[in-house]
Amino acid sequence: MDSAGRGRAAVTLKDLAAELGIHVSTVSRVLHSDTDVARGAASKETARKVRDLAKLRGYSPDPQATSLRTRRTRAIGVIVPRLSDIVLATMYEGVEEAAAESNHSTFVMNSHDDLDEQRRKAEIMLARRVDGLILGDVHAGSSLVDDLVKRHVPFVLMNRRYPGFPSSTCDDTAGGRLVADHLWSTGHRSVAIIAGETYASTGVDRTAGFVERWHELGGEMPGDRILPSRFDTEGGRQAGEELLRRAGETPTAVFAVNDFAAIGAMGAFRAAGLVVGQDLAVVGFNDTSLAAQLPIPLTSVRSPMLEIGRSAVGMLRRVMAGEEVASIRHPAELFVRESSEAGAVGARRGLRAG
Amino acid sequence: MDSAGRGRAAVTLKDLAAELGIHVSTVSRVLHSDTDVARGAASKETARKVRDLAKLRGYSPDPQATSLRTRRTRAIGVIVPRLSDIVLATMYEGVEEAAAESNHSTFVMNSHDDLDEQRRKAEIMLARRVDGLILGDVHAGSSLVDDLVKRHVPFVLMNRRYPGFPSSTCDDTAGGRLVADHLWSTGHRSVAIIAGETYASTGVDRTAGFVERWHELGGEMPGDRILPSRFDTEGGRQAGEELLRRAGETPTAVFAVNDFAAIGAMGAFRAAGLVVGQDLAVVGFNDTSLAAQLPIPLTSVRSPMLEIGRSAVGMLRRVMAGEEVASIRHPAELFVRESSEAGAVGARRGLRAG
DNA sequence: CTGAAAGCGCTTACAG
DNA sequence: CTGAAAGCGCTTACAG
Repeated sequence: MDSAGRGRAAVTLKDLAAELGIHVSTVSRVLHSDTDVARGAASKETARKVRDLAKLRGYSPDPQATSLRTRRTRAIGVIVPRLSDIVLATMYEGVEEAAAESNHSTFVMNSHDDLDEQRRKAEIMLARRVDGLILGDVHAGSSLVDDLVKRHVPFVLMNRRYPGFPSSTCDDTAGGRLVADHLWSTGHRSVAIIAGETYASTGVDRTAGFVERWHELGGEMPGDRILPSRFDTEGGRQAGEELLRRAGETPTAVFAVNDFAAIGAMGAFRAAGLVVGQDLAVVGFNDTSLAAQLPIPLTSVRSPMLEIGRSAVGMLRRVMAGEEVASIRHPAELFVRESSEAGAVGARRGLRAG
Repeated sequence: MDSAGRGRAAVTLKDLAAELGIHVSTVSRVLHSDTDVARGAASKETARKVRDLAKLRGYSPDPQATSLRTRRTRAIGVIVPRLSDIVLATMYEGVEEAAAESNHSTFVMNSHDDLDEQRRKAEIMLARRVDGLILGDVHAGSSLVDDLVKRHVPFVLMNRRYPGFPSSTCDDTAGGRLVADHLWSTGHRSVAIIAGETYASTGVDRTAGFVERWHELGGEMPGDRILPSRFDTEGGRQAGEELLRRAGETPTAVFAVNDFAAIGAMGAFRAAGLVVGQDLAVVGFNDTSLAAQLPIPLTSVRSPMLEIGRSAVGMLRRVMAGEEVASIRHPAELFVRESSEAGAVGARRGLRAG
């Protein structure tokens, strides 16, 4: 802990100037010259004295005063559906890290995936005069992004994409294709998808990627095998139950577009007496820390969540600098585990036995 | 979206004053008088005109300028071990809600439970001139809290307590006692505890509460049955494996001081061929959203995480106002589920059969 | 009831 | 190389 003496009043430029008997503008200039020599700002000796004293007194510039002058706050606003979703929390960790590295602070707020709340939280951020916004919760067809553009607010999208705006996401389409390849090659032909919320590009793209590849492989994917769902465990359980309730052949494999939904579905299947990994394959998405540690380890597609958050910051900095930036889709990787290891043969046998 | 015109420059008091042909101080006074009549600030009519125009132009005061004058930022700093821990993320949701209600903004940072990082993050928050700090990651014996007191920084503790400083926590001791009662009354006599990190009061108190009550009931609790652990699934799995590896009688029940550790332990037990809920009872803590939805639903002690976060803000506001505040321990509640339903008789039978 | 001034802490041309 | 001034947007006694 520095001797920053923050008790009542922090050290100011004026304090330093008075103690050295020089003008505050000189102190300011020195502290802003990056070169050691302080070229143009002050004599070498003055510069040294200023820096030494600043350090000794634990000087740290008042960010409010600086902002008022420079009209920039070095603060970034981040809006996510909910931080209690580990996926978004991890992306935010990446945001925090990268923002700190470029000396930016971050405000985060939860929008609970509600359109009104998204707007409300964005307004709060803008009232705080953040320099830019990272939106992790964009909905398909939302008009918020257009309004932000009209108001010249610098922003980027994270986690979910929206055509026409820069975003940092996982390559969800490719991830969906990986799952299709895996299930097809292990012999499955009858599959279902727990597809997530229809307003989220993550679920939509993962589903589309799967279906696209499945068709290329010659598979069939009837529309009623694609179930929209909430993204949490409860949503996965409901979709899993719905799947079992339906007439007709039970699928031998289920692809849930995120790990939490997959876990909920596993619960539903188990409650119905099915053994996941034997009677039925289940695959999730994101490869959260839980997946590998579950009682029945879950096959999942890893999305580089930290990296997605980090890149979002990098992109936002360029947008704030007035540059055009292209969207990034981070590569996805499949991790096969026990929940889908038996393959369709085992699954069929299991179903007959059950 | 208001007509807040944020494009390049936001509307200022000066703009409003100019348009109305009055002085900015009058505008400021009106906008600060809470009563409709603006008693003392301006005539009724002037007040009305000011307010109407402010609304029309979407005026929102510049927080940096306000802070510079008032020397308060209305910003709160929150430090947590990691937001990807759903427990802390949920507490933070409570913090965000309560802070927004009192018109405060919040910065959050992850310290990864590292002492240096805690200090570093606290310094960043203070350099940002937050009005107060909420620490969700205090370590037993940490000197950081003392340093903050010396520097007159208003702060409160959340999640973990530290004797002598105000904290908003779950009544972890009582929670531990609930688990002891439950396991004892279902016939268990041989139990083990996966106790979490020794620097965290949560794990320590939950363990102490359990042991205290266990002794009251006449139970025995050898020291080697208490295993420190990390708080995540991986830590729970390691502790679970360690437990099985040991010589001597395997316990019929295991209390893990948080849900994630419990899930990891369940994985280890299952890998060893044990069926949780039949061969062995497992109990967790926090009752995160996952617990009830797991393939084998997990018995857990519910801690009111949102409320813990909300109270932390209320306490901090009072500390910032110079009041003395007492710590709050929020009541805990036990939810019994399949993971511990069979009781010791079932557990013993299961063990013999296996 | 309203105006005018001072000042929060900083930055940045502009002189000299 | 260094000083002096202006001003970012606001609040708050102080006059009148």
